[in-house]
Amino acid sequence: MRTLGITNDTALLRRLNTRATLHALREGGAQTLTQLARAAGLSRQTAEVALSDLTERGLAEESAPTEGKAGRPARRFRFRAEAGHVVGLDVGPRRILAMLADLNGDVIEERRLDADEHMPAAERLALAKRAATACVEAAGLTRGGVWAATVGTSGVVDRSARVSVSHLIPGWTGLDLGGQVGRWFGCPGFAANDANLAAVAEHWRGSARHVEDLVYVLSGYRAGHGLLLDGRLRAGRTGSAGELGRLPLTGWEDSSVVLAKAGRDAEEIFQAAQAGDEQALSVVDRLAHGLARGASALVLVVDPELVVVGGGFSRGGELLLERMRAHLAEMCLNPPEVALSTFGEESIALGAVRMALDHVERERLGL
Amino acid sequence: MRTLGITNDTALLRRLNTRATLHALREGGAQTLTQLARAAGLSRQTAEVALSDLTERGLAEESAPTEGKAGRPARRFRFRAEAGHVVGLDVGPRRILAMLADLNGDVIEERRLDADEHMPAAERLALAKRAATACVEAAGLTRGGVWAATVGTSGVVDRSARVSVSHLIPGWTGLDLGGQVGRWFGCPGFAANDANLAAVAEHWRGSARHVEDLVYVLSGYRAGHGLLLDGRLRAGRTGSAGELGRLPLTGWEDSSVVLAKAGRDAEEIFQAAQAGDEQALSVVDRLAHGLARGASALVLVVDPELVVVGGGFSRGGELLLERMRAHLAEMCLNPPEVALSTFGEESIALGAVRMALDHVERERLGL
DNA sequence: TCCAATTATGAGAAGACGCGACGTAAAGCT
DNA sequence: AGCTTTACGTCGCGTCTTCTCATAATTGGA
Repeated sequence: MRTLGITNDTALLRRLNTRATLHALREGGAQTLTQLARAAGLSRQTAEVALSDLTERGLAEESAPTEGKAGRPARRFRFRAEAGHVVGLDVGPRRILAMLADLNGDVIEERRLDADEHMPAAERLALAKRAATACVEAAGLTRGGVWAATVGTSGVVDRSARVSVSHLIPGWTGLDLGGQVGRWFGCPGFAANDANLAAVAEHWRGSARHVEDLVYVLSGYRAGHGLLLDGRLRAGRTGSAGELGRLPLTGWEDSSVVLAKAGRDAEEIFQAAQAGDEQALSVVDRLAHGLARGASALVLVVDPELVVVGGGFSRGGELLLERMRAHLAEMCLNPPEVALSTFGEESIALGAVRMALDHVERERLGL
Repeated sequence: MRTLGITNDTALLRRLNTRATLHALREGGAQTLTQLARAAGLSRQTAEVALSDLTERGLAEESAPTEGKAGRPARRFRFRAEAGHVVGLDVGPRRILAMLADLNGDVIEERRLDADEHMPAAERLALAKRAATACVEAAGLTRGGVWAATVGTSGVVDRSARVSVSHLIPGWTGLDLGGQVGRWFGCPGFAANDANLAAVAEHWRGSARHVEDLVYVLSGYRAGHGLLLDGRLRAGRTGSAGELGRLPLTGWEDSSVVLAKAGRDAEEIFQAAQAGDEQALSVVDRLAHGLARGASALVLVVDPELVVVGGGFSRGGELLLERMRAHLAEMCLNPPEVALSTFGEESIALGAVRMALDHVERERLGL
């Protein structure tokens, strides 16, 4: 059987109940035993046993008791989110963003560094390391304080966290990114494609919170598609799911071509369009058409609930979205909803944090 | 928590162990207590308790004891696959195939009926019912003997088992197929798209057994794509995943057009090609190109491990496959493997059987 | 034919876990 | 100070699994 690991004795029951208690504790903030027990669907005694186990492992602690109510004050417990931390990195062609988050996924440190698109791989890696260690040091963590780290980057990242193809970053192809960051902090290291991580972030806390199947469109200088089905990342066998580069779609005009023809950069275009400039509006429409063309391939294949648009062009806002909706409606029988990214440029690092947390929750918290 | 239902007491443990025992019993055929216990990872006593429970529910029974070995002969137990049955139907434009299978998924009855593509919906349904009931009666089942039924058909089938679009079958659109077959046998009824069910069948017992991510290409008069990721069907929000009808791919030549141009039907073409006919070979190549074009959209989006080719053109055999491999290699960075369908025309009904079994295993066996 | 070896069965004891119940502790309120 | 309210702590019960050991049933060889 799959569901039950190796043993089947009452120890399993205990693990399950501890897990339920931890879950309740994490969701509900500081809580009394009774509240916790009810939330976890257990008796008070059982919850107490589980809590003492969690306390021993450093994952729970007693906090200030309740006050102001009649009756004996209840002890309160809280999840020790500061018991461990994870690092999430976005290493792009032009910029690097490092985040340090606690076990709740709350970002407590953040460092941004500019990079040059022609910068050699070793230098870029050193920069990334600097950003990440700066976060870790600022938080005053000792070695072993980082439990997992994930890097998001542009290009195809395979299952072993190695970059198999990267057109935008020189020297990146063949790099074992996951292994690298893992060594920096002596912890498990992971790597994934940027658009995929952005999709993860939006599903975690962004526009796609209420949805289980979504397509993320990373637009702008970095382009790509992220795919989440059943709430889980679908990177494919080689990690190249959503890489449509070779798909011969008619009328698929690259955004860089559109912008080159217009002779203005995206920022200007969107501003002018907002102001009602007819020509700019037509450029926005063409950009939207290009994004919709690419997205339509994914939409027709997986029929998702939602398309989230992020990346540079998400600055185009509702204007761009409206045009994309119109184009998608023409391209698909059952066009999905279309929404703007909540986190914009931060979504990649945030998705990296989430992926690192996934590992921690699975392996160290036993969730 | 998700994993644990409502209760968390030792009853859960019991259910889990019964499940493990049932699983071991079903996998290994007739077995002794000791073998069963080891396979399930339990003690002999626990396995015995679980078995008595299963026996009460009619799912297990004692069979002839072991013989020929030294020592006290061990009692042997077997899974009572005949305790329940499921119906799988393929209702196509031109033919109807009904299967009756036991709880092992072994097909014990089968009926094939020809249909006319212009036949009205009511008549087609009556025909399907006749085929299915013939199977049930031939097996001597009483009412209540069918635990679940599934229909596969061409067109888009939504989550409520209703046909939302069907171009090939008149009067089909809007039909509540799942509800219909459920009423025939007084059991839960399901419906799904034919290509999707074919994918399920190939993954269950066919060419895709060893694979968890696959794309199925249904070729010929009925065309379509089936998608399985992580071993699970992906039909999408509205059930239209894989319906690429509107995708404007350049150089996507419909097979009917190719055949019309050639002026011969598929069967002739493949035979001539086998014999080395140059012109036929070129037609096969064009057919392969068309199939690869469509498949490439799915392959680029989900990056599967395997593409299975079924339906009418799978008669083209290795010849067609070889051409498809070549074309896919040009279209995709990481072309997946390509294999022929194992079950051919039977795969749809077989997939329907599997889907009905999925329900039975989940709801009635508690697996 | 009888005996040893082999293998499975059946019953009983021990350990672990979760839960209900009951008495007790600690606060607010009158 | 006494009552009410709410939570804590402990005890005992029932259930589940596993370990152990005596017993039963068969085969193969002396």
